[in-house]
Amino acid sequence: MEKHFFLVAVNTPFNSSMLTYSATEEMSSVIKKGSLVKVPLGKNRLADGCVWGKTSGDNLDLKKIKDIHSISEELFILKEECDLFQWMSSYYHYPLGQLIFDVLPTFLKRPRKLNFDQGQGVTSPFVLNEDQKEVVDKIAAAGLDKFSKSLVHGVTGAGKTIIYLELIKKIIHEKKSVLFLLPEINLTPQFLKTFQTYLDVPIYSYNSAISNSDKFGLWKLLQEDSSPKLILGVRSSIFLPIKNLGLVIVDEEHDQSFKQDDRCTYNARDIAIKRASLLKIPVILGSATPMVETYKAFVGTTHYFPMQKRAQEAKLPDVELVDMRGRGRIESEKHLWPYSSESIFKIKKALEKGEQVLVFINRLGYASYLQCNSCGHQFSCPNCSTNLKFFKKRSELVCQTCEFKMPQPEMCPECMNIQLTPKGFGTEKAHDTLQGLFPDKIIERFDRDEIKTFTKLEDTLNLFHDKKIDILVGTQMLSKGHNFENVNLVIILGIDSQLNFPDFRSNERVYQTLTQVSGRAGRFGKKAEVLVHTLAPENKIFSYLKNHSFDDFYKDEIPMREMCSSPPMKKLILIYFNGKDQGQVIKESSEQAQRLRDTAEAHFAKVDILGPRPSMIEKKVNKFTWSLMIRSEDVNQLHNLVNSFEKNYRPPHTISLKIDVDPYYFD
DNA sequence: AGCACGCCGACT
DNA sequence: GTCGGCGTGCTC
Repeated sequence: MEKHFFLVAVNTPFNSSMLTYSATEEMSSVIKKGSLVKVPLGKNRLADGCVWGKTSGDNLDLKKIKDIHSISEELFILKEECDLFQWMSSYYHYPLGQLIFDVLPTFLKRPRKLNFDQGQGVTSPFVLNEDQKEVVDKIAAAGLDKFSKSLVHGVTGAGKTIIYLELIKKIIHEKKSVLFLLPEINLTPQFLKTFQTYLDVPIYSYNSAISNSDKFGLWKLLQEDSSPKLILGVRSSIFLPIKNLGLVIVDEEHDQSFKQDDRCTYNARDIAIKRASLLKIPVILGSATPMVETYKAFVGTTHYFPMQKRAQEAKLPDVELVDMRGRGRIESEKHLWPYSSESIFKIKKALEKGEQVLVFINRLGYASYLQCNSCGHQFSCPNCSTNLKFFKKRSELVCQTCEFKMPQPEMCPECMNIQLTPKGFGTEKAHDTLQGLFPDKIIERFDRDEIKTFTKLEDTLNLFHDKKIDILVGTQMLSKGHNFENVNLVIILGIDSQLNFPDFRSNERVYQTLTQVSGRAGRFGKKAEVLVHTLAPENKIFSYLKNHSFDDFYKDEIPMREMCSSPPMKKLILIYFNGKDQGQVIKESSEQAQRLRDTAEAHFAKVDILGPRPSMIEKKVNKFTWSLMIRSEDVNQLHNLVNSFEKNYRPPHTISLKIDVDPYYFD
């Protein structure tokens, strides 16, 4: 009987995951591109695969070709998703088959009934102000039924949500669905509340709190049901097979959570743009602090929408710097550390007025590490090249990179000295100091260490909104998108360590963090203040914040990026070499660097290769990482060089490779 | 990445 | 004698 041959993207890393399988006439008639199948791989093992197309049997060793084992009737990949995955696979240099099965929910026999929130369709009481109206009108006028990409660059509190709401309503009116991406699950409740009140369609949330059964159920439902709905989801929801999708919104587009840092290193914002262009629909990015890359791509176009004023008379907060140099030596202030007499005074005043206060530090724990007073010994992790973080309440030293922890030591193991000094500070210390100064106030922590569940997050936020908490001390978690009505004072501590971070994005990150954190204050009309503690008050970065300059940061930063050949002027790809044997990792990365340089010199003259260099944390869980940076203003040359590298290089078994396209961190 | 095969050391 | 350590090589 005649056989037909198919290319199948198999869930396996070798041979770019593309393998050839055969099928009988009968099975061939039901197989098409996008069919999900099981295929035999090696000795008695079945692997998942996705049929990618027909192929002739020529040039094949027919004895080796096996039959497709079975075809799934549950799910399949739609044409549009096939195109998207194909593009992703080549852009991110990640095997297609693995990509597909990383993204797909696991199959289930009998998914549970799906949960969703039905929109109430309350008439919106909001009246758009001039700025908001202009954005909505211009985006709508450009045509909502074709591809367009827009950036809403609006200061914190400019009312981006109302703009989103209006545009979503227009799309739903056309009987189409909307995908709303937010950077993390924590922001789901507040958007859900708004959308559920004012929209009249079902709203489906998609995030890590959703069970696998619901993910699978939603996937199936979306493939079958084209009625208008809103999907409110995190990064991975960009892959949901939403029928009749009419609009994608990416809120807080600058947020690094949109970048996946393991497996396929995609950025959901870029995938959103690609997907919108394939589907010929609009995509809207929003942020108060766009990524420099995004800003550069949009500024000066007709799809750049700056909003420099807060809505409803609210003013941006006054920013004051507290010069912390030499504070540790002032006897009368020692007990206030890491605060200052200024900040404590302001906190006291705010509390007396019945207002609440936010304290922001981007570090967990009580101290960054413990050090022996006598011999200088630092307690470090036996498995990683890191110091152990000190958690006082738990009386533990903990590694932030691996699982290692140990009880708080009594004495120095080197010299038996019993005086061990905590160095640096985190949220726990900031909380303790404040509690000591204001013993009758309710002060809570808001960080990954304290807020471990979604329920705890909602409880704490509700307590704060009900004024049952006076002060919240927290990390990034505090800065992302929340609205606090009664907060007119924000204290920022420990920002200096981020200023000194050794990569081209450090200024950008600090600018974003400061702006976002400050943006939590005074959103409801009252005069608000932000106090930034720093050892480098002369740093220019603070002036953008003080002057509320809307885009001066970008105007200064872009020439800087140009000078050091960084993105957005040049594109980057990092290649990581990871293995147990440090010498072998160094040797392998050096050899490949040389090979890449030779190839670049011969064929890709516009590409530079930098490195190898050790990772910031060179040893993690007893494995060493070194990396190469590949850089070019010519995207094609950059990718072609990496393609040729992949084609001609199999790393030894003891070394694993990772390719990071458009990296966010240089890890 | 799995998974099998295969070649060496330490055990009932 | 064999159990199991992990180095090596293959998977359509």
